[in-house]
Amino acid sequence: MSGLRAGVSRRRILADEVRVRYAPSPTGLPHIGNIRTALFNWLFARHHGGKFIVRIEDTDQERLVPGAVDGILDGLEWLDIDWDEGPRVGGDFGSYFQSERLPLYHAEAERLIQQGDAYRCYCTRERLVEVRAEQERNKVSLGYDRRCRHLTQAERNAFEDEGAPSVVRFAMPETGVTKLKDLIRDEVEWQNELVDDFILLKSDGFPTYHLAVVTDDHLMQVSHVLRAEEWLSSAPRHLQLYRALGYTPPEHGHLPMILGPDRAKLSKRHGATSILEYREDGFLPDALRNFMVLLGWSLDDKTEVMPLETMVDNFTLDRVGKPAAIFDREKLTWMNGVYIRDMDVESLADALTPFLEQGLAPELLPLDRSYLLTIVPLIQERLKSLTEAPDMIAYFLEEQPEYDPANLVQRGMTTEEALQALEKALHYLKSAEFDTERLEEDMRSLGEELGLTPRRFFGTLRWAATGRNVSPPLFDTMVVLGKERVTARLGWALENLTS
RNA sequence: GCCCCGGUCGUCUAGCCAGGUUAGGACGCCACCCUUUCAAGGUGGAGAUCAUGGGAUCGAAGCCCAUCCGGGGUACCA
Repeated sequence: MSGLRAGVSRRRILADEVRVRYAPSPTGLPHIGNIRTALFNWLFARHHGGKFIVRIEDTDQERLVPGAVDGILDGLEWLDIDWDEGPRVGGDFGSYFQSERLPLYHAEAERLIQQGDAYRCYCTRERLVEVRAEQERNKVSLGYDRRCRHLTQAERNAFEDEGAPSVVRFAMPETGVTKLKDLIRDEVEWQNELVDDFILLKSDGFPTYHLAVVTDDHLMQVSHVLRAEEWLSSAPRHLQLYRALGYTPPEHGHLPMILGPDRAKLSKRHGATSILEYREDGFLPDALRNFMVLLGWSLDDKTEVMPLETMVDNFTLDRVGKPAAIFDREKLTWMNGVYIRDMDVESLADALTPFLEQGLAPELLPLDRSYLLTIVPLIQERLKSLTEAPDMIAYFLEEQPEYDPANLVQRGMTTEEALQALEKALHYLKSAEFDTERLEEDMRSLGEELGLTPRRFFGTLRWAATGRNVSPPLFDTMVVLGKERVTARLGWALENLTS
């Protein structure tokens, strides 16, 4: 396990190099809030020309979810958030899985015990539950009562002799205050006496987050810790650990949280849990990324849609806000539409293809790429999500769309008029040149001859040609469908309306 | 309960640090224009006594204090 000798063999790095990390726990798939933290770290690193590291915090053996690591990494890759060190790419400070760094944590814990900054605790879970219940009854602040901190050597030996399981706890200073100059929240301070003796090493030999994060951030030479606000109350513990270990702590910045519509911490209940679900729901990575960056950061007083380079060039912590944000899916949807409209036809067709192959009836496949390329421009500005495409283009592919012929008779129109309209239009179309301008000009005059408003005349023809009441502009649609399909469908309409 | 953070239109936010015009933009909503439907686009509108109360100041969304509300933490979870 030579990879663990990071403390000895690590490469020297520039003293002022920015090194930030995203340290997800593989207990599930990352949601928007999680990934937003990754995005901010990534932007910070790229803005300062530093390194972005991914480290897997798999110290909770009970909550590990199989496949979560891949889900996390795939999500980052989908969003084009690349990392300089971490799983799949390696790096000089590995392993990037905490479960493979256990000896490192044990060494630190042992050192702290020797120094008197930590101690073994033999309290059973039952006793901890009792202590807690007692504290709640007396309405005093909650936390471990430090019983084992004051054990005599004889008592310790007794526990050890009987093989009692133990954990290692940190001995918090019982007086004084711990201050943090937070990069986003400025000065924050805590009374040490109110922070309890938290656990460093669990009885299964795995470290808690606190020990692992401090050890690794130091060893990996992390310069800035940018994490969600939910970690703010752990900061005094980490700061005290750095102090006891004799390490200079990195800068800290606690990012605003992202809440669900009910203002509560984002969880499985709030719709799309995993970032990958947004991909399945037809969102573009660029749109999602742009939307996320706006949750807690702003470029100026008006710019919202912006390219990645602009984000990188301008991302600074002084423009990150403090208040938590509520995730508004409607605005994401709008932004997705903006990005869809901005794509070139080829790229959009590419992006759409998997959704079409999945959403279209099997008999309509395979797709004819060149035909698809003529359809895409017609639906592009109508699309807000890629998932809407199959339904929007099905009638371009169907032999004969199914619909109730009664629809051919528009409001305020008689059946006779509808028949007339179809007949005349069919007659004309059979010998017409399929050109949008031409068709429109001729059909308008034809409508006038029939004494029908464009709304009614074209409405009838739209039903006949597409089997829908809404479609892209009629003549563009007809041109793409082609004379053969259009005339055949008008013929079908005529027959079915008659009978 | 205790500790910490936060509070500008329904939502995301600019402005706050270095007080000084009608508190700006975006989503959503409404209306109108364009118009062959749906979108897109354009124009306009409603929507914020800047959480509340007090204070210092000629002057406060900005500074100070208190209160209220919201969130987070308070695990052998991260």
